[in-house]
Amino acid sequence: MAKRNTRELILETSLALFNDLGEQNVTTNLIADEADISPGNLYYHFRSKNDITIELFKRFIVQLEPILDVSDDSNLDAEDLWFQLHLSFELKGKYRFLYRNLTDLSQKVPALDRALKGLFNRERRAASFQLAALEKRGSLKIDRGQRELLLNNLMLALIYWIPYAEILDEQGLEDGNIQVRAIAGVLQMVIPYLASAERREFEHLVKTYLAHLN
Amino acid sequence: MAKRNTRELILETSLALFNDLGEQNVTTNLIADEADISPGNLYYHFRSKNDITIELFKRFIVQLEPILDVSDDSNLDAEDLWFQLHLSFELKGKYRFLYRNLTDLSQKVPALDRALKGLFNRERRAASFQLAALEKRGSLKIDRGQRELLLNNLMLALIYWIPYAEILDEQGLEDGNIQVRAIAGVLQMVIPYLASAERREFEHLVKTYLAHLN
DNA sequence: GTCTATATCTAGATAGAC
DNA sequence: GTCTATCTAGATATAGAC
Repeated sequence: MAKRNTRELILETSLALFNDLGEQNVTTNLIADEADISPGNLYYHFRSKNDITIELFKRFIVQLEPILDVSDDSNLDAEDLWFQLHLSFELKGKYRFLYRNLTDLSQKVPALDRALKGLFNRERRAASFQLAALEKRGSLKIDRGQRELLLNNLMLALIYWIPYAEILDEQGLEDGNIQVRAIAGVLQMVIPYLASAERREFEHLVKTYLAHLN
Repeated sequence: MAKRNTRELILETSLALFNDLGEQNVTTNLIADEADISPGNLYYHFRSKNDITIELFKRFIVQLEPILDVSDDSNLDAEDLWFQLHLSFELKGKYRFLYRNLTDLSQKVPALDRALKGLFNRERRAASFQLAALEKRGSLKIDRGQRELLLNNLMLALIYWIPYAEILDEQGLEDGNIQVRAIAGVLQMVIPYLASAERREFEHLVKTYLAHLN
């Protein structure tokens, strides 16, 4: 039994420490210590510290991709969209250490660099599909140039909302407050381009959720 | 003569290396090597590597603050606003290493943490003043809740546009292309709330600048 | 002010017994 | 699979001569 369990234990411990202290500030000795195993044991399960990071990143991707997997003819209403964004921000919160050091992460491990770019592409495409779905049913109107700029801005919010909240020492990653505000930020970018009915719907949704924050 | 010059040389060399490789991946030996001085000499001028980082950060702040220093009754037109944003993004590009590792930077040096929060506060207030100025002359209309959300989103763009462009391997920090696109992104967030005359003016400005990119 | 040489420390990683 | 002990490399920082 031990093998699988120890490996999992190392990964869980690493994730918690990386999120708390930043990947760069966590040593393999600290991980071993915190997991109550020996450093040697850690290296029996992972060939290097980078391997731990890569494995965590893989798990993040595996969980995020199905959330992003929106087909061209998706037809989500406001509530669905909210729910989907919530899932994605929740996951990003769980693996938030990844989003704090994107450049360093990319520089250090070439495999991560490619994976990250692929991920961002898919996320952008997912957002684009959602806009397209809204356009198709006449809920949204935006010209092509502005659409690209909007997508850039959406990506900024999707990627950086959580690290931004962290810097400001905002509490609420555990209870979901941060996530709610992140989603509100994302939706707020789209709201101005919505037709009046949908606009009211989205505005109402945002207001309602924000009102329930502590 | 030597004292002042060597100190400057160290700072310039450090800045270039930090921007290229990331602060964490630059050793004091590398700085000394690149600057053609000895490691010992470097430590004659700076007591620690952190001191170099702090000094660079101070210089960044000293240059950024006058740009952000917008009084309550400012009355910038679209071109002025563009110019102001350009100055700020240009400076942020010069010191872009700071924006890649905000969390780590804050964690490592408490003094930087306070300074950073202060800076963000001032930047947010500056943005708020600009919105207020537009509102005062009837160019902009937005309700209070949405205003806060918009300010959050503006902050995201102001802080993270450059690191975002870096991850995507976008070229053009030197020739100003990145800056232009960052500004376009920022203005695009405001455009939907503008009255029609100003809206056309801003849209025209954005289109014109973007059209001149390589 | 600047150099060379080196001290100190700590991180990642390995060896080999159990 | 797990441990203890240890190697090695490299980074920050200092000492002391010039």
